[in-house]
Amino acid sequence: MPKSAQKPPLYLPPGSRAVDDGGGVDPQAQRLQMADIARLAGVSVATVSRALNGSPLVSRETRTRVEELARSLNYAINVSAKNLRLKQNRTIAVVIPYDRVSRQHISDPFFLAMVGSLADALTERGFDMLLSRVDADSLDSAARLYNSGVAIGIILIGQWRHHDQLNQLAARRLPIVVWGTQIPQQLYCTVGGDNVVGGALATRHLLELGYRRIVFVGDPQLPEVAYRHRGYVEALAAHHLKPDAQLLVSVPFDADAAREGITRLCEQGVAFDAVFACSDVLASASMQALHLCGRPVPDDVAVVGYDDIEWASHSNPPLTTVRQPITAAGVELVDALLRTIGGADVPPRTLPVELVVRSSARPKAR
Amino acid sequence: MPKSAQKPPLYLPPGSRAVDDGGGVDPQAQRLQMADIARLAGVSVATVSRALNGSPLVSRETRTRVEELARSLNYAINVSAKNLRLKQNRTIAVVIPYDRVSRQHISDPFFLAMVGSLADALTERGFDMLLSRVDADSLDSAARLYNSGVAIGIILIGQWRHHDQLNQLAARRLPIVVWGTQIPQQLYCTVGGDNVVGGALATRHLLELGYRRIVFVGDPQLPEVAYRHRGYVEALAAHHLKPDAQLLVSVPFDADAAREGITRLCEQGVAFDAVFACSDVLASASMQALHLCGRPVPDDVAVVGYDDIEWASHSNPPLTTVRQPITAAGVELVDALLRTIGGADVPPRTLPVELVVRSSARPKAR
DNA sequence: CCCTGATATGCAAACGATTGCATTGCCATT
DNA sequence: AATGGCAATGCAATCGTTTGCATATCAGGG
Repeated sequence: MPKSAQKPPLYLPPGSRAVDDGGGVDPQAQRLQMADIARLAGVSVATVSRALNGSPLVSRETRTRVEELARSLNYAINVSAKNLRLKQNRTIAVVIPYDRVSRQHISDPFFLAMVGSLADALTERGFDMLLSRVDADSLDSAARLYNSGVAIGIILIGQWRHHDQLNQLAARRLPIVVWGTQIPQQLYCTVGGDNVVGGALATRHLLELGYRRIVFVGDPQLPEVAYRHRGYVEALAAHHLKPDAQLLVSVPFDADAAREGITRLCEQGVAFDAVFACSDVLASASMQALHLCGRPVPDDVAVVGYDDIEWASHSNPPLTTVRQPITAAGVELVDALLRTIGGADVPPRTLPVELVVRSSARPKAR
Repeated sequence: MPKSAQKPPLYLPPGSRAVDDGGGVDPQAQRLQMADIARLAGVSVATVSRALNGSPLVSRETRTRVEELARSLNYAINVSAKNLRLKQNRTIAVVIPYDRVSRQHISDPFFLAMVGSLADALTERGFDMLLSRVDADSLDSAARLYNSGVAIGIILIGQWRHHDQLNQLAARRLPIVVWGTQIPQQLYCTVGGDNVVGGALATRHLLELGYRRIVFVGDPQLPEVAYRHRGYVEALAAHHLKPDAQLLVSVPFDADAAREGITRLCEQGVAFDAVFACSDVLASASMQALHLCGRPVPDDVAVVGYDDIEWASHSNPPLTTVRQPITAAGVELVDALLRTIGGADVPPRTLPVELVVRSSARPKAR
């Protein structure tokens, strides 16, 4: 039985003990500790501690002796003790909210790519990464990770409709950085792609190829999508076009929903010649639906996606899409968080995006 | 500058301090601790501890008073102290080796999906998940995570050619479970899909559709691929066919390599009518290459992949593939690890795979 | 009224590291 | 010879919990 009947755990859940759990096992009677090294080296633990931490207070020979010993015995320091003593720690929590409404969850390739990128950036800097999935409706359970000292800060991927909750967390001085878009009056730091430019790039590209009736696939309720839509509108305006409400397929980040949306559009006989989807997953689903509706991509309909996940280049046809700077994002998020932890007031950061032209959108046939 | 010049850190790397690091900050002067609750509740810390841990030694009223207080003050226990005292901990490390040779790394969609599945399985059981990327050539740096008490066990995704290293780790009594295949004389526990059956399923499917010259894409040096290849050979044998060395495209898990391999095959004029690729990424790359060579899928060449990553169903044409039980895998891996930690000698486990028929392989045209 | 047993609570010792403040040699200076 | 300074080391307190053992309180039985 799932442990949802419990009241929300403030302190560590003592139970949720599955089968034969094992979470509390004392695995090998005793692991090597500093005292052992000290005894063998014939010095005090204080000296061992200093030696291993590179304090200038120990003589060269003592240091090397201790280091040799530690290495040969495969000694590893007890991190709990160290952290307790130093009130310090090198763990960063990466939190991915599971949003029941918008449906995009941890298995979304873009998010997972982001996780990979963050893992790299954190490893690079010598931090550990705690990956955690939380219910988007109770985001402050993420705060537990910080309050209990497990992590020194939180990187949250997926802003969704949770701006207010995030603001509350930030107001409580939780060190947090969010992948998402900048929203007026936000108290937390965001790092995100330039969604307006992204939306405009995609749309302009389609316009320049000669398309005029461009479907927008995505849910403008979500801040990021809203900005992409703004870019879409602006690009249209630059070509003296107005957005047509019929061409808005408002669906969450969910492939099935997109398929249905596109299919319905076809069935209703709405006239369109191109699709701009707010994620590559949506684009992919759209292409499939179009295919089934007898409107081949790119010969009949042009499609542009968003994200440039790895799949985009492997798809058939290879997907023209707006590349989100995933690698840079990982680095920037980590940087921003470390600065936040350091007490700085870090301004939101918008990263450049670029259009990757492949072959899902060709010049429009006459 | 990267911190690679350092000698391998046995104890926690004291430095690698990037810009303004922040790893050692004492963020809010004092966080709430048990003593505070105790003072406010007018009891001793011992009583608070017992109350919060559900000991029967505290009276009902004291317990509720303490719980109320803790909740309203948003108290969260200090995990380092708890872990130190209890020599316990609820963190599991998930390690993804980065293999320079076979090239499949953390951004491989299959691995990331696995990470997602593990995150779910661990969260479900109340464990924390530490995600770590390590250089496959020095796997025992993974042991640090255990030896230092950061994690109570390790789940490793990606067996590769590292059987010996893994055996060594296991010999040192490191609690570890590996996603991969069972190898004779292994000391560690593996959980994996049934690769022989998977390879056979794919191949038999193609044979039954009428294809006879089936290309095998993958590197049989890798244990998992080796078994898939065995299944391939067995299925051929059942149809009284022998594997043709010309039809073996031996490439690591790398899309570019697969593209080149397939392209070369076409250029050399080797006759073939179907492709069995050892991952969906390889299948996707193969389809692309075939497309460029003027051999459309599925009309001219049939393709079957492996893994059934989300992309497979969105591809064009949707990919027929062998589904790895990713969700079950997460659960099984966690289960196996917890039992291993509990001291049990857990036997390797092979999970069933199934063929998912989509449309990248149709009955062969006469 | 004293003793027993049960029930709740508190005291204080761990857990394994770090570090301020001695302490110990030893050499150079007065 | 006494003193001061420096380098290297050790002592012991500390971090925030948990828990064995003592203690306090109270009811009931003799």
